[in-house]
Amino acid sequence: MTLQPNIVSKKSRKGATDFSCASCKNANCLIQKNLHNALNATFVEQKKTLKCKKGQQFIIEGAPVNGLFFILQGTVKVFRTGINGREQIVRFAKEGEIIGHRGFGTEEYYSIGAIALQEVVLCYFSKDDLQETLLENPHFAYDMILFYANELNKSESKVKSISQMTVRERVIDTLLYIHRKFGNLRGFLNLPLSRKEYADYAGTTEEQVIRTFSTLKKEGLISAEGKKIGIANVQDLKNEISEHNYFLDT
Amino acid sequence: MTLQPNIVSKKSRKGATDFSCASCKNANCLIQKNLHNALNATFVEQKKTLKCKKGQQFIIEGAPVNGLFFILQGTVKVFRTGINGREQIVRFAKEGEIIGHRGFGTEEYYSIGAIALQEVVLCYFSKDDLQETLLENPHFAYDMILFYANELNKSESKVKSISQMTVRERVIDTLLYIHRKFGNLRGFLNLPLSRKEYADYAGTTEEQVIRTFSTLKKEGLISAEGKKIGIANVQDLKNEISEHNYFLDT
DNA sequence: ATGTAAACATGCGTTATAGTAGTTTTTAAT
DNA sequence: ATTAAAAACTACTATAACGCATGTTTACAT
Repeated sequence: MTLQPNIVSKKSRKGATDFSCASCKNANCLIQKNLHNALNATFVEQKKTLKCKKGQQFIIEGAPVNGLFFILQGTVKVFRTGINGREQIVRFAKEGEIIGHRGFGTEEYYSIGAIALQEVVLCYFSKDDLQETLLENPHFAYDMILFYANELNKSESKVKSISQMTVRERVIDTLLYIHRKFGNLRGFLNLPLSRKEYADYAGTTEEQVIRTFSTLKKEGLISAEGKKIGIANVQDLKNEISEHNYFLDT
Repeated sequence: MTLQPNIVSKKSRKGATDFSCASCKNANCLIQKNLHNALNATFVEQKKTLKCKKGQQFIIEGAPVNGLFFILQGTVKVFRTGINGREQIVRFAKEGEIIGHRGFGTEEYYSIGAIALQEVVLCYFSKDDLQETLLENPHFAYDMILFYANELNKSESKVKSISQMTVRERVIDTLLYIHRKFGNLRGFLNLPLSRKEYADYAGTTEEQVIRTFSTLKKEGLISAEGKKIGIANVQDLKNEISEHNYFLDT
């Protein structure tokens, strides 16, 4: 069974916040990008908007796939559960991004779980509506292909990272990933994560992340006050892992 | 620079083997599947057919992406090069499968290399032809989306494997993967690989694979005469890693 | 303000994995 | 069939990463 978080509105209601695609600010959203592009008007009106509180899980591993989420606001962690309940965080997602696309089509059940890291607003499209629209809109479908190709590339790059990097390098890689994706706020990474979450993303243990942070602090490469992590000099960190990224854009 | 293996024919030539899509036997090929489906006839006639000898590299990491390959015959290993030239084998591919799709669209350069493991025949489609056809054929595009979603799922599953499994488990997982994909021939896995290649796929070292094989042999779980590896009882091996595959189809 | 749980931190013993070196076997070429 | 090269194997050593125990700090609810 899938959780059903609070449904805010099928369409935007009078007086309530406007969640319609037409007024959406997320320029990187694939729906938004294809709105002008003859995207069926009734399709975007079919969407449901949901709110999740911090910590709420809105996709459960193993539950039947019935649709796909787009993040309107907030951040989300996407993970797979391994042996002994050990989490492998697949990625951290922010506004405009798609969640649940892994199981699209072929898979009957979600292969990932998703939890809101902050208060999150989600746009939900049913599988059937989406399929119909994709078959009517080759441009939209093509955009989806590019999106998937990119995701696949990143995922396979991560296989190599986890396989070949040391723990220290993986932790640094994770710090740079968060910095790249969520940026800074007043000198600190703009996404508060626990050491455990860093570990689950980097494929190591909490203690190991703590140890590495301590070392990096002593070396002056980062500053850390609890969950507030500051990167002193991004280039210094990049240098440590540059040898692993021969063919990456950065 | 991309290697240019021997171009056999733009179209099939009189007297030569017929490599046309119309007579292709690969039912799992996405092109083949969509042939009936209004797939532009000139598109499939544009394809080039190439032959590669065993050991020949036909995609080089970092070379500009100019198109996409489909395997007509033979097997291929797809890999990324890491630090110290250490290889991470992304997958082993056989007839009907797509190679080079990771870099499609977004990426300017191939992020993977590909080497023929046996004599291989490839069908080559240019990026431009493919893009045009995808935009004209939503069904084909939709098939591609499903294909990518599936690949992504497998890749992210592998991130978890490498991150959470022990070396022994990863080696067993690799053996089962080869068995699943290439089957048996006279009691042995129908794809001869070196210990080094097993290691590069499993994310470990050659010695570690050798040690693990030795142990598995003593335990009667596999038989190994050089490159000929036989799995005594598939279920016994599956049992060892079953706990890691809660939400997988098998 | 106070108590309680969660998160963070550190030291230390243990284990899994990797690296080195030297030997044997297999493969493939002449 | 002979030989050279590559691959497979084994034992030993080194080390990175992990798990555990224990203490400290921080966050948050009452």
